[in-house]
Amino acid sequence: MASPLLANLNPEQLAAVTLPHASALILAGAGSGKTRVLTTRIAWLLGTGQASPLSILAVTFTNKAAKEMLTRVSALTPMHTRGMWIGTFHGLCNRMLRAHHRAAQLPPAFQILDTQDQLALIKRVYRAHNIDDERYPARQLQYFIMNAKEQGRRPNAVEATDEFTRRQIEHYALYESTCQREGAVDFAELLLRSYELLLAHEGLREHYRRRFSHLLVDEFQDTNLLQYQWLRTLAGPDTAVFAVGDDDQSIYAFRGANVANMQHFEHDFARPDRPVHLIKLEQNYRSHGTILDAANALIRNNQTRLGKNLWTDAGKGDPVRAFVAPTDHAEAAFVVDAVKSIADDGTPLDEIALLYRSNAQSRVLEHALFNAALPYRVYGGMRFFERAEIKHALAYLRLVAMPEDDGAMLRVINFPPRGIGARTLEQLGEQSRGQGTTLWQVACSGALGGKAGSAVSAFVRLVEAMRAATRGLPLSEQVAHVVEASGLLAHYRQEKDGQERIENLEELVNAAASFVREADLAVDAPIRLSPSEVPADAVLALAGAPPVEPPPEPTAEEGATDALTAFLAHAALEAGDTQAAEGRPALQLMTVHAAKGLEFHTVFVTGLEEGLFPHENSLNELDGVEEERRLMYVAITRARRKLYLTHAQTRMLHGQTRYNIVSRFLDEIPRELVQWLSPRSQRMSIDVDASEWGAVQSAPQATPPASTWRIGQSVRHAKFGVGVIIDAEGRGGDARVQVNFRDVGVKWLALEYARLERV
DNA sequence: AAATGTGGAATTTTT
DNA sequence: TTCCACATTT
Repeated sequence: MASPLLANLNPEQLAAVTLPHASALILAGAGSGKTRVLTTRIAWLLGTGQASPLSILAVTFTNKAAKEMLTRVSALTPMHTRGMWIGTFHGLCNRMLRAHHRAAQLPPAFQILDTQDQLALIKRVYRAHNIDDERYPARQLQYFIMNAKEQGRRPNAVEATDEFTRRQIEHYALYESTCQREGAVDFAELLLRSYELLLAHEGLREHYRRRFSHLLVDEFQDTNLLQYQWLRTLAGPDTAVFAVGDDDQSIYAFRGANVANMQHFEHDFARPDRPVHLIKLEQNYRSHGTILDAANALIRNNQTRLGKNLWTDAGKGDPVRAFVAPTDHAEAAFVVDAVKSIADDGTPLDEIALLYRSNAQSRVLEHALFNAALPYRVYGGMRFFERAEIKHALAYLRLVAMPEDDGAMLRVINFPPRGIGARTLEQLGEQSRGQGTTLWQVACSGALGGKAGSAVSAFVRLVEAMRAATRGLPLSEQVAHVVEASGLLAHYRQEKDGQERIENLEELVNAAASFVREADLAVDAPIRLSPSEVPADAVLALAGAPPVEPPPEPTAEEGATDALTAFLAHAALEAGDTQAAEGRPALQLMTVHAAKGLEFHTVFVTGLEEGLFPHENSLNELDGVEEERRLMYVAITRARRKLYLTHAQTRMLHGQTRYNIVSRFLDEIPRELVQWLSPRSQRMSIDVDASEWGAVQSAPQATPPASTWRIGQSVRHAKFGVGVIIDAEGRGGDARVQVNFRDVGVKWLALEYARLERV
């Protein structure tokens, strides 16, 4: 069968795309065309009539990946992609919870808390219950709660091994009841609530199991335990789960990703007579051979792998270039020079990436680029929907949609300032605690007298006026109205640095307009369940949960609030770009993590130093170095044509000069693949003014410079291994140097006896 | 309510 | 060193 859809697929890709109806694990190496396989599989299922758009659920981790998938599927099939469930785990769970909010015991306009909002809510809980932030840091509780939820555990299911944990569990429970009262749902809760919904409601579960005959999962190695269980629950006996992932690119263990899911998949998703298919995609279409050889050689040092070797028929290409600089500034200068000449040869700047392990490293690079007048773009930092002025505007919108939202109330009740101070807030808080109601209800009751009371009443009237004025308006006009009527615009107009914030608020109005234009606002048709299908005793693990009712048809009233509610969810789920993309092409600066999934003509991996990459903190973590090595693997495999690896012998970190030896990862790349660009002498010692760096001599003045030891020199000791000289004292026969060894730490050594060898 | 000071921490991060 | 959160001052 000559199908253009399947043309140009290699045998493994073709096999994956056309697998029969059973679950499959596709081990897809970097650059092996995994997105193509995933999207072609969907198009093939649709095209052959094995699936309808309604029966497909495809899940990714990022909105970007989801959008890309939707775009590519749409291009591959004439069928309508509307109604298809393609999205992030959080996005799909949100969709499910909105459709069944009553069964999930949530208000129709439930609010999604982002990380900031969650921390603020925890601090609010702390204040309300006089919990000591010193002893139980809010951040730590936030981490604890996330962790528990990602294990699928409610407070009553977390084991209290010690007093501290017992208290944290208490705080977790308080947090949860506050969320429930205010109709707030954090990121992990979206997953957990959706999971519990499926577990508790057999009717719903069966409905979705019958509906989705195909589940497709991208970046499967990044799934956490809860996501895995969610998938398992959604997958019925006849569901085919198509999971694509690469264990060598698992770099998110620190945030709960569980590579073991890949190992368990084969067992957990097998069905009687239908074992799980395993396919490896190892042909790489991205990089030249030498780059792949380097990546393969590096990753071979990891013990725990499923095993995979990338290859290409693209030819060897350039060697990997390596450079050792005496300082971080010299490293940056080298990068700038190299970038200039590569750009002069015709490579567009946005095809060149500067990667680093930690964000702090961008400073020095940026400085050098700025002085060289090279345009660049740094990824990371504040995202659009995280900005304070945007959060303020959203808080007003949240109050319009759902006034029970205490978080939103506290955020803007006195912003812009309207004379409601700490004292008044204290009173409001006390009353709401006493009555077990929300701040809004207290504010409405008029229980506060005097000047404070009238200011509060004025605020209530303001919000109610907003609600009345925006009713029935198109979303962007609602936003525009709120931004103006709240006094935010007026406030920022008076502020001297307010111009940018005003522009952002105007951008928010645009964002609302394009959201309405682009977003698929189609409400999922309500699922009709006869009451008998919903077990009356199905109760989520929530205290005081009301009895469950079948999901009702959305009423006209609910439909009217939909656009705003959907936009608020969108704002929480998709934080937006770090900054608006500039017109002209610019160098791309980002962490290695941020580079995952991207590719560039030329890649610089900077800061290849022990302690930085691999990061020192990872050395104490279980499998920490292996994860760092996978990170390096990701960095290398981003490059199509040119790969530069650089190292600085000294680097300013936390205001102190640090002396580092070259990263083990550089050593793990076979020598014959590497072309050294730094002069030999520079690799031998620090090529700077001796007086500044405190040179010491182990022998009389007459000896040649070869016997001069300098701070920063990398050395090898017969017993202690490799290290770097970080201090020195004495002269001649008394000379001693302090060496920071990679494996055994810092030691003072007498030069006369130590028999140090230059590296 | 804004302005200024102080102490502590400083991988990686999407939703 | 630099950034942030939080506390104190004005």
